[in-house]
Amino acid sequence: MAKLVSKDCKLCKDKRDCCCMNCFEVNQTNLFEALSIDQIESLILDKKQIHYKAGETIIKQNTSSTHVVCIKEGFAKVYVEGLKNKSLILSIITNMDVVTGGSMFNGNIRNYTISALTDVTCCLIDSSDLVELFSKNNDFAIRILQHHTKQNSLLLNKLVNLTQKYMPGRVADTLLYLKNNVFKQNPFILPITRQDMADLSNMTKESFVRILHEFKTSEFIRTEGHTIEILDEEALQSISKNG
Amino acid sequence: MAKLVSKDCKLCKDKRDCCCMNCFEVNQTNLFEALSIDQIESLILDKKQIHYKAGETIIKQNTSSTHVVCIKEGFAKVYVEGLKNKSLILSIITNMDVVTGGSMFNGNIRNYTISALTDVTCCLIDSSDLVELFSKNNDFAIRILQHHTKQNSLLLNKLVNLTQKYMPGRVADTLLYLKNNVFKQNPFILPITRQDMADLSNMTKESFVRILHEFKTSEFIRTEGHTIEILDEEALQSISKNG
DNA sequence: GGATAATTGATATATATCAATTTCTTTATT
DNA sequence: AATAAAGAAATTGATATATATCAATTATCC
Repeated sequence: MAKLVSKDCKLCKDKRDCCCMNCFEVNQTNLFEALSIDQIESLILDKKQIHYKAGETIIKQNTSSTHVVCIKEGFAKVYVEGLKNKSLILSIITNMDVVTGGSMFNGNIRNYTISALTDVTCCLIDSSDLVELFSKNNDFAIRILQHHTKQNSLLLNKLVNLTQKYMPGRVADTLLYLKNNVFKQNPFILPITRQDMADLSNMTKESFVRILHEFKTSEFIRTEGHTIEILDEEALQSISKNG
Repeated sequence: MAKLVSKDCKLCKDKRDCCCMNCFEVNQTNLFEALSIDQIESLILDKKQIHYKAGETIIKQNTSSTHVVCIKEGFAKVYVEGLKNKSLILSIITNMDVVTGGSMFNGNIRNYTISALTDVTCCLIDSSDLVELFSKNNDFAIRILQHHTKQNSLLLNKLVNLTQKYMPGRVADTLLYLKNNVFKQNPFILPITRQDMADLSNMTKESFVRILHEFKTSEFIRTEGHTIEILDEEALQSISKNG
């Protein structure tokens, strides 16, 4: 099984003009861990890294595309362009996060948009290459299925959280998500706007700001511009569970 | 490729005490279409059909189970037991609908409950058998992945509909879903309560009833007890799209 | 210095909650 | 089998509340 660390790769790190096997650092999903070195090499043969500037669209909803996106550097948001010009942000991705098309095996029409929040470097892998490996390596196929079922669970969870919690619970969820799942450090600096945070929480930016203010006066959090520090995680957890 | 029609099977149809290969009628999902006759036989070897009475729980949320449920007869609801005793119904299943665990390849803890709305006859297939076939038959593996990605798209759609539409739009969605996806006939007789319909639409039963009443006076629908007839599908479609 | 984002306030509205009544379904009883 | 009794489900009304909308002000960033 491949175990590679991208730090060791000068080409990718310094020049940023290729996508070599070292891109597939061992990460949360372990999606590529089941691949042999040869298979990883075949996957990334001739692949180029792509650079996006902050604000650029990487994948556009309702568009046909066969690419699996693997973020190498920077932050991007995955969101649904819903009704009445409202956006619903599903996740903030970074590092070695992989987004396999929600419809990778179903006509390839994407049902979400991915856009860069900061400058982003990422690999675009053609999903037909994945399907080929999928046939050859059963462990890898199971990894992909696991990845999808995990995605499914997250969606189900989001469905309940967004439909059955009051605003304070949803804001607490968003704050905890950002701290524990995206930035993984405590005072964290947001590359996203209040509007984005509201879109993560399914509410208007005004409502989001008001609740953020309450959390501040209750000393659950401390904010300074785009920096947020969570002071009382217990309290937020409890508000999240509320009702 | 197997193409079997369950009507032809006396054992299953009359005695209802086995689960033979004919159970896997060609259906919407075509999940089993990629299997050879031999493979289907191996899958259902020694399997028994199970009978549930209306109200019984088939699969319980937060419980470990390795079964894939395949409904042979009757109606069941798939729902999440959410916060504050609220339920969110994800789908009404019937016929040859197959529910592969949202976590089939991820620890097997179910994140939804399935319970019988009417008396239900169904097959429970052990997912380890599926995984084995999964390795042997790549087409089948792809079918399963397609099934999952389709599930994913449906969830995403539900997420947007439930969070970004007003109540009339959600009620219209529920009515159209019942007519076109579940019962597939126009005056249809509901095996579910108003509470269930409300749980499908993410609102209280009182709110649901009020909007149903409005639709009735607008002559979009006609209701008589548990029978509902959709008179103006165009109108409902338009309300569904609203905003 | 002009645009964009963030905040605050006042108000409107969608939706839930609570309570009461009516209808329907199930169970029990003679 | 018929009917009464009990329970559950459906409906309707009055009210409370969560949340959005609109408008104005202040802060922040190229």
